Amino acid sequence: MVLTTAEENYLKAIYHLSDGGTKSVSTNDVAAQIKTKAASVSDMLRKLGEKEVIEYRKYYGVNITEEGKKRALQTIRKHRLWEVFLVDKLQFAWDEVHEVAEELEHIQSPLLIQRLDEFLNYPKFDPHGDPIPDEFGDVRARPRVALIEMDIDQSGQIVAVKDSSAAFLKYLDKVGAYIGARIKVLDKVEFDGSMEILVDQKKTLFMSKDVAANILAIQS
Amino acid sequence: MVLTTAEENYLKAIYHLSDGGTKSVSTNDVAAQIKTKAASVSDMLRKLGEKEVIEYRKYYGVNITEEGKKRALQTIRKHRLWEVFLVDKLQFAWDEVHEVAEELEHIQSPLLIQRLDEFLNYPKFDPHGDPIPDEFGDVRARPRVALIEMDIDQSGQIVAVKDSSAAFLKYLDKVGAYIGARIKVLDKVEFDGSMEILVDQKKTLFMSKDVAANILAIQS
DNA sequence: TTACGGTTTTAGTCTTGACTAAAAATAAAA
DNA sequence: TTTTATTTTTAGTCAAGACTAAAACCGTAA
Ligand SMILES: [Mn+2]
Ligand SMILES: [Mn+2]
Ligand SMILES: [Mn+2]
Ligand SMILES: [Mn+2]
Repeated sequence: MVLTTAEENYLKAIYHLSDGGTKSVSTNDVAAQIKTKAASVSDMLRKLGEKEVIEYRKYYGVNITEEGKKRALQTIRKHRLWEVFLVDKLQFAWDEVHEVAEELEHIQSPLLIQRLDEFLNYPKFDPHGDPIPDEFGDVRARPRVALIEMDIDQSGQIVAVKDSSAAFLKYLDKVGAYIGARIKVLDKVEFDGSMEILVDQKKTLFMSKDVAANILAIQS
Repeated sequence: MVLTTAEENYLKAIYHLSDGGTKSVSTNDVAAQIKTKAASVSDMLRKLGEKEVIEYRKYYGVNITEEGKKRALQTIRKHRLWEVFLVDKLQFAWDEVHEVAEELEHIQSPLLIQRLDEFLNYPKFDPHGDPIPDEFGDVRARPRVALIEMDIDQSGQIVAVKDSSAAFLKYLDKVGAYIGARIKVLDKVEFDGSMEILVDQKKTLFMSKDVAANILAIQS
C-alpha cells in the first residue's frame, strides 16, 4: 500500500506531534502543524485510519500505529538524508534546507536513498542535530537537554536545535552558536530567564529564555 | 506564473515531439507520449494555451511559444543534471535513472539546480549523450547521425542514444556498446538493414537496423 | 457534393485534497 | 445538571487531473 505525498506529510506531522508515537494527537494540532483547516484534517484522518497507519477514534484524536510509525520514520529518514546532502555536498546553509527537503523526501526510490546514504557515508545526524533513522526505522537517540534546563557552572556541548526555522538558525549563525560548540552556563537571570553562556571557552553569549529553550545540549 | 508537475510534463512532451519547437504537435501524439487519453490532453492544452506557453488552435494541434520553450528547457535541464548526478555520484546504471529523474526534475529550487550544476562540474551532456541546456536554456547541439545512416568504411564515435528505455540500454551494455566508443562500419546487409560494426578497433558487433537507428554517432 | 473514417473536443463523472458554513459532540462552567 | 464554549465532524463546494461515451470536426474518397 502506497501513500501519497499529502498522506506522507500528515503522517510525519502526526509522528512528530505524538512524540514518536507516545502521545495521542488532536485534529486541531495536526491542522496547526500542516497549516490546513480542521475540516480537511478530519477527512484525511479517516483515510489514514482506513489505511491503518493511524488508529482514529472520532472526537478523541489519533494514535499512530506501528505500521504508521515505520512509514513516518522512512519519510523522516529521507528528509534528513537530503538535508545532509544539501549542506555537506551542495553548500546549503542549515537554514536553507528545510523547504527543499520537504519536497525531496517524497521521491520514491529505495535505491536512491540507499545510494544517497552510502554517498554521504551513513550520517547519523542531520544538520540540525536530529538523528537519522536507519533503513529499518531504528533511531539511536542521544540524551539531550534544553540549555534552559542547565544550571550555572554546568558544561556541555550543543548537539541540536529544537526550532529549525530560518529565522532562528540565522540568529544562531549571527551570534556564533553552532552544533558541536562546547558551552558552559555562566549565569541565569532569575527575572526573565535569560542566560549567559560561555562558548568554546572564549566567547560570552547572552540569550533570552526563548532562545535557550530551543538549543539542545548533552551535558558533560 | 508557476507550472504544476503535470503541466511541466505535458510541456516537456510537446517540446520533444515538436523537435524543439520546430513542428506542430497533435493531440493524439501528446496522448501517446504521456500515456493519457486524448480527452485529457485536450483539456490540458486549453489550460497551457491560457498560460501562453503553447499556441492552441482547436483541431489543428499546438505550437510551443518562446516562453514555453524556455520553460520546457528548464525542466529538461533539471532532468539531465539529475541523471548525471545519479550516474556519476550515486553509481546508478544509465538504464536506471530515467524514472527517478522524471520525479526529481519537478523539485522547485533554483539554488538547488545551480549548486547541483556546480557540484557536477557543469556537465554538458547527460548519461545518454543528450545535451544539457544552460541556465538560459541555450543548448549546444552536436551534429549527430544515426549509425544506420553511415556508410561502409566510415568511422566515428558513439555520442548518444535515441531510445533511453531500460531494455535498449541494457542490451547495449550486454553487447558492449557505450557512449564514447570508437566505431567503424564494416558491413551493411542490403536484405534486412542490419550492420556489422567494429568497436574500439577490436570487437565486432552485429546489430539489427532497429538498433542501428537508435545509436547516434559523430563521424570522423 | 456528400459520405465516411479518423481525430479531436465536449459533456459528464470520479478521486484527491483543499475550503467554508453548519451541525454535532465533548469538556468546562455555572 | 444544565448551560456554554470549544473542538470536531459533516455537508456541500471547488480545482486539478484523470477517465468514458458521445458529439463535432476535418480531410479524403466516392
Ligand atoms: Mn514534505
Ligand atoms: Mn532537519
Ligand atoms: Mn516528470
Ligand atoms: Mn537522459
